[in-house]
Amino acid sequence: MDSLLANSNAPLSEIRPEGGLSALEVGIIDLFVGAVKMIGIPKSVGEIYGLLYATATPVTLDTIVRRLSMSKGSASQGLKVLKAIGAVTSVYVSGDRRDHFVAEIELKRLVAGFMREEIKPRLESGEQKLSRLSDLAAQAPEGPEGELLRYRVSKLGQWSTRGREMIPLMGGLLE
Amino acid sequence: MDSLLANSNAPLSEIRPEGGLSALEVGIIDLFVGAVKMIGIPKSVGEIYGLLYATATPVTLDTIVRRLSMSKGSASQGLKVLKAIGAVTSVYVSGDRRDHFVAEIELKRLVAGFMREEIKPRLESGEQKLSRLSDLAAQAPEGPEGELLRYRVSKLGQWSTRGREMIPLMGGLLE
DNA sequence: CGATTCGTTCATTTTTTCTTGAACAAACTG
DNA sequence: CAGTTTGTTCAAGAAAAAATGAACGAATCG
Repeated sequence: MDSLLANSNAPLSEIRPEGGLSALEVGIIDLFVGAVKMIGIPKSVGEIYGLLYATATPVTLDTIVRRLSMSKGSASQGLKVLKAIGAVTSVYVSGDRRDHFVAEIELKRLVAGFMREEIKPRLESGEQKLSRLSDLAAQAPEGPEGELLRYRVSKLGQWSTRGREMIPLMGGLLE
Repeated sequence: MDSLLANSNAPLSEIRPEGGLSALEVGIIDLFVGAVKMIGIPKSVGEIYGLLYATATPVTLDTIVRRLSMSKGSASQGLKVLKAIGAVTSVYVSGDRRDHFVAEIELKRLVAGFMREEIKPRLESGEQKLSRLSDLAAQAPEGPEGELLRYRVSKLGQWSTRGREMIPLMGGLLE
């Protein structure tokens, strides 16, 4: 992130004539980088979203590459993730065959997309594992240890249910 | 994890000299490993919690090391994290000066501890960054671009507020 | 006391994850 | 069409995160 800092009073050597970012842009991008790291998404994805969030006009892939000094591969990959979540949309710009991207800025949609793409699949895999555990627990031997295991596995089922119930409620709170 | 699989049909109450884990234990541990990875916590931490969750009696550090085939350093470090979150408690066992640990199994407390230790600090750091951004945005030049930036930075403030409001509500839902 | 056990710390190694860049295919262009 | 632009993929390299284990201090024991 430091490498992208562009400051109008900085020594000449630190000024980036091409694709330099203002302090405000850097700050916004930095905020999103922190946010995506928190939810286990690569920082390049946060950088891309941050740039789009801070830009008034639709942005092309090569602009992302240039302004963020990032490889074309990372930019393409990052956009793929963001598109899947629904955090960016591509818009048509007449007279230019390149894709142009804009940031989705409705929090509710961002959260919904993240839930659908990143959380739901893992939750489902966990539930599958859990159902296999229930079978194993049922076969566990008699006695206090077996009872404890059966009880705790059933408890896990409750947790899973609670978690599942919470997701739609969160959506409601973000209206 | 495969390497830990052992004698799946042995009675669970029987003491396992080699520290092998039953299929059920392995399954429970695997489930927690998946869960902690999802929230960005090292898998060794999930293994430890899973072992404690599946064990009826208080467990010592060296038992963790032996049964999970994990280094003493990792076990100590993992327990530190779990204690901070409040996911494990140490209990006194008479006639043994070693620490003994048990798993906290109330979901609400686990979530509260995780929020307090892992989420809250990052949220606060984000809010600090955001307040600095507000200043920068205020100084941004006149014109449509400046207006957009001001609007979007203020929007971020709304997101932050929403997020903050949701945390206590989640606690309520987990009663 | 010295010896021993227990648990922590932290420099190093290992593993995992992310980024890069070159090769490629698809879609345009003249 | 041949050449160009645009964007994707994926093997390999770079970076980040986690695990290890040796060194250490503190507590307990004989």
